[in-house]
Amino acid sequence: MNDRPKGRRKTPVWQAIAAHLRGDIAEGRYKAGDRLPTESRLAERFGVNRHTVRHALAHLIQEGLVRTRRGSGAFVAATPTDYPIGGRMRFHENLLAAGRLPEKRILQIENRAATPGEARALAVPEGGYICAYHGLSLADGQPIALFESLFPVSRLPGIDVALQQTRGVTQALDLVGITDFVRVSTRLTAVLADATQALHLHLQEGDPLLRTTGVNAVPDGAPVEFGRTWFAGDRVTLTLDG
Amino acid sequence: MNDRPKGRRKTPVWQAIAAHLRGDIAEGRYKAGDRLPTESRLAERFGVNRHTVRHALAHLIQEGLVRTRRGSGAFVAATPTDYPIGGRMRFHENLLAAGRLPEKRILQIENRAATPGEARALAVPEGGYICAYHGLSLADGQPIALFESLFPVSRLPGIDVALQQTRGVTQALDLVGITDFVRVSTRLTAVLADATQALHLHLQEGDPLLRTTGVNAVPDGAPVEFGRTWFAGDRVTLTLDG
DNA sequence: TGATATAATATGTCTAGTTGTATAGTTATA
DNA sequence: TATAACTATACAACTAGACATATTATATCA
Repeated sequence: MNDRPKGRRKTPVWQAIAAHLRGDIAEGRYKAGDRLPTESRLAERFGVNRHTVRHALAHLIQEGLVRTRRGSGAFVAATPTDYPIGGRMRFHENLLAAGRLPEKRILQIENRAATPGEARALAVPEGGYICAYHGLSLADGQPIALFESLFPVSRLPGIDVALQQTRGVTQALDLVGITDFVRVSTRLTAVLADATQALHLHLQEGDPLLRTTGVNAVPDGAPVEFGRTWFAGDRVTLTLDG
Repeated sequence: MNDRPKGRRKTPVWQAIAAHLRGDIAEGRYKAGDRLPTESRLAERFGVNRHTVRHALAHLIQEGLVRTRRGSGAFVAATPTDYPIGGRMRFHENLLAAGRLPEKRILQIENRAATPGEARALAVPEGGYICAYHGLSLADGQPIALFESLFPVSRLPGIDVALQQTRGVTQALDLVGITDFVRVSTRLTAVLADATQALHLHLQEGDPLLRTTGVNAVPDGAPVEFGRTWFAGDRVTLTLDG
């Protein structure tokens, strides 16, 4: 790991800069989520070319200490923490029990036509309308998962409004009269993050995601939710309860 | 070689967004005439700046898939056709039923000797002459598919002239006395567009194509057409009835 | 009720700033 | 003198914000 060259006289400038920034972060000058000065300013401050600063930043990125966003800046990365989630998948309760602060960010709620596949999964007529709920789950401010939940509006009138008002799927379903439901199917696969997923989850495009596809239904059998979730693979461990 | 430690490609974000929306439209999430979410909402949904969404939309507009009205919104201009597979594929009727303007552009019609494989598929003697009909199918001016249809001239005298005069295979066959036919085999694969295919279909080389290979025959069993079609994967959805 | 002014939205355009990438040139050093 | 480290420049991709302009919904008044 110590890739210091044999000649111990001089350390490259970029390594010195990286060490300096590392120290700034370590002693709290820049805290998690803070934006670092722009590359140009850092170049001025250290009296070097912008490329040299970039070389240093690239190292910090590889270490996972810093994350950059094109056009926006460089940010101190939050410390990745593995997080266990139960088989019942009650996001809020699990996180609260683990002493972390759950948060849900709504990206989109819209009523639209169902695709043939979605119609089949939700047992609605082809072309029938569904409510699509797209969002981002976070823990302590760090993105954990992207999700898309589909609901049959015909059987769940007012679900779109309920989703706006509540904190989670369970509560929203309760608001429209679904007090209990069971998971009737779950599928797991690994996929690669595309560009937009990577943006939301603060990952690189091509990083692995854990995708779950599942259907929840009321006890007598009618599906009430068709959900897909993409977990950031290296931040989440899914544990199935036995 | 080791410039990328992990397999991570780089696609511009706007291209990923354009592809996503294209897929949404192709799958029927947004149908012809539907209004897309506003640029601001899409920006939230994909986690990018509004300008990046606009860049993606501009591309879809250039493709003719989306049209915008200032102050009003962005609308789906043309829905990729749901194309029923199996039974009888009647290009013109399908498109007309979907409220679109079908068009067929003849690239080449020639009589030539059949290759061994073609001879077998059409049940003609090896080296027998066939009529090769090569063309491009469009809907509302947008290229949908490349096709190559082969006919046994021995059993269908005048088919070459009939193809020149009519609008489609069905009508041409009718002109030479084939009033009804059924599809006896269909095969589906995914291939990548080569340079010339991409040129005709207004795609990029390497974009995915859906290739169907099929044989039509008169009800008693003699083949009358051996056809191959390359659909632009983004613009067509093949639907299996059943 | 109906016409109209007003406010809220939506797209179109512009300017400016930041990171990402590519190419070429300079300098120190082994 | 060959190579790695660094400089210099230019452009592409994306973010951020402000403002103009067209459309649509809402409120108001006769």
